[in-house]
Amino acid sequence: MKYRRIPDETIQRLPMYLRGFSLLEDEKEETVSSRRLAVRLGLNPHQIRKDLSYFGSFGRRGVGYPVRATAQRIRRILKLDKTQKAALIGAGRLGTALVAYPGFSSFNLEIAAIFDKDPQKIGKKIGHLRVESIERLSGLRKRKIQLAILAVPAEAAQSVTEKLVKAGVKGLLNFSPGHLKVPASVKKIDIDLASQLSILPYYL
Amino acid sequence: MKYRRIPDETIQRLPMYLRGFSLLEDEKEETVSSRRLAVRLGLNPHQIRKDLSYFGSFGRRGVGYPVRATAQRIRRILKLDKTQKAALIGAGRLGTALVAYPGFSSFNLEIAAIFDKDPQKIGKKIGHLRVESIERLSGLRKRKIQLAILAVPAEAAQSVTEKLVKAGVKGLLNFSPGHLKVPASVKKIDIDLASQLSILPYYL
DNA sequence: TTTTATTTGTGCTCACATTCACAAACACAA
DNA sequence: TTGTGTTTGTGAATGTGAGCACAAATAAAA
Ligand SMILES: NC(=O)c1ccc[n+]([C@@H]2O[C@H](COP(=O)([O-])OP(=O)(O)OC[C@H]3O[C@@H](n4cnc5c(N)ncnc54)[C@H](O)[C@@H]3O)[C@@H](O)[C@H]2O)c1
Ligand SMILES: NC(=O)c1ccc[n+]([C@@H]2O[C@H](COP(=O)([O-])OP(=O)(O)OC[C@H]3O[C@@H](n4cnc5c(N)ncnc54)[C@H](O)[C@@H]3O)[C@@H](O)[C@H]2O)c1
Repeated sequence: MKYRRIPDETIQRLPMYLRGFSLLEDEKEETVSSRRLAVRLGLNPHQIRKDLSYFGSFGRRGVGYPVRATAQRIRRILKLDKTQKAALIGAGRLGTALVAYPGFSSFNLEIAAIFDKDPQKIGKKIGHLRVESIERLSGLRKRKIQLAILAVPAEAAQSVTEKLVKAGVKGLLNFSPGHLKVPASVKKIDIDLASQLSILPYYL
Repeated sequence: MKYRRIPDETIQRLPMYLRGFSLLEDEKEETVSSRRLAVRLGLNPHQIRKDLSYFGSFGRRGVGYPVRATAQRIRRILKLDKTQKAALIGAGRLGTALVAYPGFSSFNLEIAAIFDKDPQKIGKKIGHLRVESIERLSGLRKRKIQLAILAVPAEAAQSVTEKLVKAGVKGLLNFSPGHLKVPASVKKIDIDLASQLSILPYYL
């Protein structure tokens, strides 16, 4: 395997593959071919093989991919082999829905802190976490939390982001609409739900 | 302007452009250049001009794009010039957060019905809507609702989808993880929040 | 051992989105 | 009217991801 730049698109598909492999792990499958996996995931086998090959040789020709080992290797690549802690900023409607979501744990992701600026909400329990004051964001570095989920109103998003960056956050999942400036050293993913829904009518 | 196939990527950016133009509309701006808009949205002017040019000539050289007219034209393209109704399936944590979200209306999108199968939830009010039984999905066609937001557990997603398709739904925003089979005539957009968050640690 | 059937890994091709470059169109000042 | 400075619209160049084809590797049967 020569060195090749790994496309972002490949990285984005890895969680899908991981979910597939994890499911097969639960089903006690030993191996799976790219073809069978592709059918399950609704994409094509070439893509899966190509994507995985960026990271080396995973499978055995004539056999397929060893389920357990490959799942573990993808976790390793995505740094999901150890639990990753994330902070949630904004204990609003969307935020509380996310905290209650059990689906993150299968990726070894954990929402480990909740922050808000509303005095009414600070101190209240959501799930097994207590909402903390936004003033305490600076403690994130010490608590080794480098990921944050941003679920505050758009007006507050930029200023909160700057506090997060100061607090050492390196990855940001942003739900607020509008453009958010972050330093190049910080990876940001935007999820604009209203925009997504707006696309659908076009295809009617 | 010759006919050219319009890339999906262009369509996906239109809501962003629309949000930009709408904001400028509120600010009573008459015109805006691709450069100024690009700065606001955090992307490059070439892209904006190219994207808009797929749909004809929007602006005036030496001047820029007329804010009001262009906003209206993008709404027209996205079929957002009339209010588009969507049904929400699954009155759970995520679903209720979405119903309460006021941001859809600026795109002329309206959640106009909520369905669930839980008898405990059916009949309850969420916002100004009453949760209906999933059995009543077939009424969607008569009510001219062609869009649906799927916020049910993954196990239920495929069967609910099939009911939606039968009920005449043509666009689907799916929040459940895993692969969903839909006919080619139906446009589906998947939002897998856990996968999105899983990507971040890779870049740490 | 040989043959046949699988299946991976990857160089190559192709398609297509992005970016560039520039002519055409416009405003405005001199 | 002429010149200067903008800005759009678009053909062309560029870059890159997806799809393809096939050799290499493996298993299992003959
Ligand atoms: N609810 C949805 O379904 C939905 C859909 C699409 C987008 N969004 C976006 O997600 C974000 C959150 O939406 P929501 O519906 O949960 O809003 P919300 O108003 O219910 O919650 C926002 C929370 O952020 C807190 N907050 C405000 N300013 C803050 C600050 N400076 N620091 C810390 N906390 C602060 C508020 O106290 C509140 O608890 C918004 O940007 C919204 O546009 C939400
Ligand atoms: N909550 C989150 O933050 C979050 C995050 C990522 C993904 N998701 C996904 O979104 C979906 C919904 O999540 P949630 O947290 O709101 O779940 P939830 O359990 O809170 O709500 C699901 C709702 O769907 C209803 N339902 C179940 N089967 C149904 C059926 N056959 N027909 C109609 N309604 C049915 C249930 O009664 C319930 O009200 C799930 O697929 C989940 O994986 C949610």
